[in-house]
Amino acid sequence: MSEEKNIAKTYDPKQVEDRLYKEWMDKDYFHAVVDESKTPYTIVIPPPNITGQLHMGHALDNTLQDILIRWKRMQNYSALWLPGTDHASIATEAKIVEAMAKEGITKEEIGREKFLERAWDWKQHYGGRIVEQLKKLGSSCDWKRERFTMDEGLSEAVKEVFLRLYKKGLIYRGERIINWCPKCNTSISDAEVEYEEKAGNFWHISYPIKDSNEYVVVATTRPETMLGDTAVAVHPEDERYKHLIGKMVMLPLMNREIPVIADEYVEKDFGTGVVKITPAHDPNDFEVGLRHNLPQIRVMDDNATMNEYAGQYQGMDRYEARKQIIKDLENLNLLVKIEDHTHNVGTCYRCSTVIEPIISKQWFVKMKPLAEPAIEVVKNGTIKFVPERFSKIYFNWMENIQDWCISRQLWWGHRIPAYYCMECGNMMVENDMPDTCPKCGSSRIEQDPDTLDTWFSSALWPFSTLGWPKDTEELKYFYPTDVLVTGYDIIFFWVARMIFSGIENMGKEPFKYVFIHGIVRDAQGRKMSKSLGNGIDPLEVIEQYGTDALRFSLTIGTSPGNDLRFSNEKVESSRNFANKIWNASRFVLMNFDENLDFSKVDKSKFNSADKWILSKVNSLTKEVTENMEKFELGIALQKIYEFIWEEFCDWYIELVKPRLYDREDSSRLEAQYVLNYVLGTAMKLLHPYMPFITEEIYTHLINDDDSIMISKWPEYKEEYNFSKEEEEMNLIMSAIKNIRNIRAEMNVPPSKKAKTIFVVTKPEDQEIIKEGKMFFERLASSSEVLVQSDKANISEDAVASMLPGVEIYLPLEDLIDIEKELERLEKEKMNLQKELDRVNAKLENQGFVAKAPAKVIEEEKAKKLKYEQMYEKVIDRLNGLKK
RNA sequence: GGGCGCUUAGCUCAGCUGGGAGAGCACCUGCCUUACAAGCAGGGGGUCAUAGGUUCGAGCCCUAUAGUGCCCACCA
Repeated sequence: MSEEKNIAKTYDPKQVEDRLYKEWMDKDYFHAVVDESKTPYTIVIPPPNITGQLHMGHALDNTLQDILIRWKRMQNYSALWLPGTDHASIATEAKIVEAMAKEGITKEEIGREKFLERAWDWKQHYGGRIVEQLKKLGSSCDWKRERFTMDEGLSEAVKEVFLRLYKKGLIYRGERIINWCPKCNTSISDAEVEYEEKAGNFWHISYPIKDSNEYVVVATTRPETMLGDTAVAVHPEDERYKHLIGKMVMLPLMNREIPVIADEYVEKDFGTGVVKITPAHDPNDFEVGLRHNLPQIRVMDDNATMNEYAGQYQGMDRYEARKQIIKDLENLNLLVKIEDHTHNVGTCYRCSTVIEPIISKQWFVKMKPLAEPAIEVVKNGTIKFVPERFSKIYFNWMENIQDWCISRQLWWGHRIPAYYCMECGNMMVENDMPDTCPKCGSSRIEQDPDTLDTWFSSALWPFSTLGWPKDTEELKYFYPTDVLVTGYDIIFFWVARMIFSGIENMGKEPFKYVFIHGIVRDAQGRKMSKSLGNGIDPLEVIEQYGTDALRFSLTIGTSPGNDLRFSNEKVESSRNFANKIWNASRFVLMNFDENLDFSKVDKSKFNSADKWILSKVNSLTKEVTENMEKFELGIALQKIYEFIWEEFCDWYIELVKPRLYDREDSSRLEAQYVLNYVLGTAMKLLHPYMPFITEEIYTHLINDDDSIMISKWPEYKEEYNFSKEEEEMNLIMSAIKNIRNIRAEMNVPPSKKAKTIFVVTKPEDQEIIKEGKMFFERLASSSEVLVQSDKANISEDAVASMLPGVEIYLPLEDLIDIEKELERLEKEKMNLQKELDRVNAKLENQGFVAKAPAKVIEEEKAKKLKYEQMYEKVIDRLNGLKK
């Protein structure tokens, strides 16, 4: 905006954004330091996956964080937004395996070391992509502190936590039923299983009782698991089967003898009341098996093909085996019936493959002791969810939590710091690999091949990124962080785990607020997804409309925790707003003279319009700040929008024009001062939402700041509280609106000026109107305004507008249409009558008068008076015209 | 089976602690008024899902119902 005289009529984000971002970076504005003279304010970014590409979810999440951090930075906090990325073990490993498959190689062929080399290469190559994209969004992250979940420091933190928890007995290794993803070839945690309702079958299968003609019928949805059955269970009180308890049945197809046991777990009324027990392939059966000392027979390999314990079905895929087993049972006449049955099937959240519950030796975190204090900090308000209702979801999960399976059969990730002696089998959990086994002295020691769940390291993010386990200055100063901003879909994976990890390792909660947002949907309300192909690329939106427009669209009219729809129309109107600001600023700057000297401003020269807008921007400041403190960003932005467009542009700029155009005007300098002040203040309030355009404008306004980014957040000023002038302006503005309204309804073209407008009002109000004379002349298309106390010289056929205490007459001469005017007045009369009826009904209501607060009653009384006066005038006017 | 949302103008959504229903887009009318036609001025349009209840007063609080969406849960 250097040559004010020929600035483009439309705002071009491309001329601005990259340049300003680079400037901010060069000037180090994003960098937050330990500064005891300031209060810290910290946000840690939800680290995007290195495999990720910026999508609308990121755009929303990071826009909200940037709004908060920019705001706090302007409020003089030492505001740290700590960025970084996540190694995303499953997702990344899958990508690399996929890439290798194209070259025709597998990870087993090249081995762990070579594979990890490739993975790091991949990270070097693509890991920075999402970071660059975040920069396009205007994110004011402290890039000097960028971290990665697998960098040295964080890996140290991971190891430290593992050792601590292990020593406390909170991490253990054991054989349990875990969720196995046959495609990703790894175990996954309960949280990583997504249940999908699928149409399936209920197969009723006959199991013959040994040495008897009797048989029991079991019902199953997964017949292939029967190969691993080690018992059949009935309810102990079930009269139908009581006599069979203790007997043996012949497991069909396998011809293995298995016992009939009694267990309360069985529900008499469901299915046939007889349950096959497969301890190695079902979590409930596993528990039953433990109670009854049953063997565990695992009949599937890790890739979900039947193994050597599956007899003749060995080598078949699990579904192939299922088909064959059904066929074989049918041939043996053991298949009693097939029912349709829809049930929830667990699938892998990464690849959607149906997971297989399988018994496996894995590492677990014991959750109960960790969950308790984590529940407490939310219960007692140390951590607050915004909106509050999400704490219920959190409680529900935490209170019913199961142990967390943290080992993964992957290579990309933090390797579990457990070592095994190959001689004596001794297990050692240590920082580094021991040279010799303390038990047998052997040096044949190998590290556990598994890695940790990605979420294990992200759980430590709020403190590991600040240097923990080292006792750094940053950690002391910036921890606990202030707000965590994230979507509700990630509460279990991440938020909950950060909370207990923070308490356990730091002795303190990791953040004070969890600010939850919804997900961004497409224009039809569908979730944006790759498979649907309905995703809108934020970078394309930025390219087409600019970053500020994108950020505005994602924030305006939204409320915490609720989903929002994204549409082109919305970005367009956002873009239009940016343009509006641009042009308003262009106007302001065009009307600044060289060497403006605001030290010469005489504040006593402020007129009612000046005071009105100063007062308005003053209360805007207060309200916006209050809204932001409550995380009501959508409301705050809405208010800023309305202020800029309606109050500043539509009214103040129009009101101020005559003073600017007349270079001799005695309060021209004051007008320029107010324009500069109000626009500057509005830009500051808007800056967190639309960082680029506000900076571009602010730096061209007159102020002592090098950047709006580091300017001071506006504060409420008592000296700019002008309630009297606000009322006066309201009167003038409604008078102008009325005149415009009349002219429009009378179809008077704007070019046709009214010669004279007569304003009839009480002597004590005449000053106000006189001051507003030029407003009428300009904004109500008239060439002269006469203010008087009576109707002298006003022609009978003038059109009138009645306001409380003010009558306005427009002599429209030959343009007047008496019929039309009568019609209009009748309509007005009716409206007033309606209002009067309502007010009267209220005031006549004894209950209202007796119980409503005095203030409300006073307001109603004032309204009544106002309407009565207006009504009378309208009646007078009607009578006059009808003569 | 539990839990949580949502239902407000044709469309997409705001509406903070209960005190005269709002915005954007769309629509209608008139305007290239020297910041802006991505604009200006004016206008139409809503028994706030339904039924009860609390209250002087309910879009907002309570109860039920319907529709809709999401989350959680081991019924084989």
